[in-house]
Amino acid sequence: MPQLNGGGGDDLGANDELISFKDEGEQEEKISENSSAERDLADVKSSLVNESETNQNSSSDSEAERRPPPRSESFRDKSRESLEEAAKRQDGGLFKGPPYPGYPFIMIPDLTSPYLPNGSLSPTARTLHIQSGSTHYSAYKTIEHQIAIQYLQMKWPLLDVQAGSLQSRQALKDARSPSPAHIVSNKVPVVQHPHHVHPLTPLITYSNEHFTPGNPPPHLPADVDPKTGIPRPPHPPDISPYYPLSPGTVGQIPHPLGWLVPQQGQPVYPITTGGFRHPYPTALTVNASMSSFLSSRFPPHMVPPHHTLHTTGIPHPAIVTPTVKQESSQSDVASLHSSKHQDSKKEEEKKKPHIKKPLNAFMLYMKEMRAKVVAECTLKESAAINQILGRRWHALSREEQAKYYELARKERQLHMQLYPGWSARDNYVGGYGKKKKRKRDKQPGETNGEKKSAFATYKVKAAASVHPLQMEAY
DNA sequence: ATCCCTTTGAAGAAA
DNA sequence: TTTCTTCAAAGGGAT
Repeated sequence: MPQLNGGGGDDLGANDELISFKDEGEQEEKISENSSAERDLADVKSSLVNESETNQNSSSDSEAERRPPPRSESFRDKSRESLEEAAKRQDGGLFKGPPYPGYPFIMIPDLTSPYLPNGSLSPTARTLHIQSGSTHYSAYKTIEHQIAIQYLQMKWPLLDVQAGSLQSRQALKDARSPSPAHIVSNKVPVVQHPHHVHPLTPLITYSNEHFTPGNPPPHLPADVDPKTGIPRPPHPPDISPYYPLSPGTVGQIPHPLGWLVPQQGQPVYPITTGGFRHPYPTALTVNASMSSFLSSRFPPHMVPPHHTLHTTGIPHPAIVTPTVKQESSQSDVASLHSSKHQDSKKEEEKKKPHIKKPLNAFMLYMKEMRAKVVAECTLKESAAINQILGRRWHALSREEQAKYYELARKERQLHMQLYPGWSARDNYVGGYGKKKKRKRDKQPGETNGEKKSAFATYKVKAAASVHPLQMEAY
């Protein structure tokens, strides 16, 4: 298991996700809140290396009782738990908001998602039914719909939010998109951003790097991405650019569509080549028939070449197709220089495009928070940044983590819809067992000397690069 | 130019 | 069923 296996042994595999929800993070948060910067600095120094040590004994008994079953069940229980907890905090009014206010729609799609295990309703959906019933769902849906519209109009004033122009509504209806935008699409079918932003863009984390709308919405705080130079909001140490509220306040003052906020403009599945990036295709594709919907979303090898791009000309972000540009230029210059190289290139072009894995919860979190962490410390090395992010991840509240788990789950569902035949194994270079590159051959829970040394280096760097006053954030 | 490092989580293969 | 491996993102550093 990827998790640090400092202990536990028997429940390691079963609780990989559980660890994220252990009380350790909360405790650490409390500790960090009350400790001095120097203490935090020292703590970080040690904890960066020995984080797993604190994981083992920190779980309370009650926590242990709630330990979810292995694997996929773990999150469900956690989600259910979060829902239940949220429900307890809420009155019995008609409308009960989602457990994580900043992520208001996450439960709805499950009600219709066909990609749940065993074809049954997801636990979260079941929970929603149990707790509120269909009536509640309708009200919920309506309210969220209104919020979504208002938010979209506020967030993207240039958006063409119209009703009744969704030709593929019916088709999309069957697409069972888990996206909240899908809900919005019921009455706001056309959400076409002038910059080719897919209507479901909100579902994906966007990056200014990959997708740079001419100017960010004026209401967006301004800060400057050190790398792209693109304005980026200045944030307090613990306030996410996407989630205006600090984690501690998330459960109190929800962002209407917090999870819909484009996350620094970076798609979850960025395309490293070509000028266009396509956000995750979803059922919200508008102004397109289902056929074009499919052709625009499925890998080029599954559709005619000229259909590899959506009508917007934006390929799917999860597909890395360096051949797109070549294909486009093939008719002119390249054709004049026919050669064996061309043939070989064509063969390469015909190769199956590289469909990237859907991002997991932590990856989504990293994409969102990396820039902030980088901005807060002088450290630039990703390895060290990731250590900090990993620590922050553990420090997140359950609700916060659940938000990312849910988002990741939706990403996987969407990925499954888009690439039914895709397997993670497809991306294995040389197949399983044949390492693409020498990776860690450490035993679980321990590091080899070389790695440990490097790790220590990062540890020191990370600790030294973080301003003492910012240590609380870590 | 390529790989390594580092994080967590998901998926798949091997044991 | 459990354990192990790979990949996903990111980018500075090492080779």
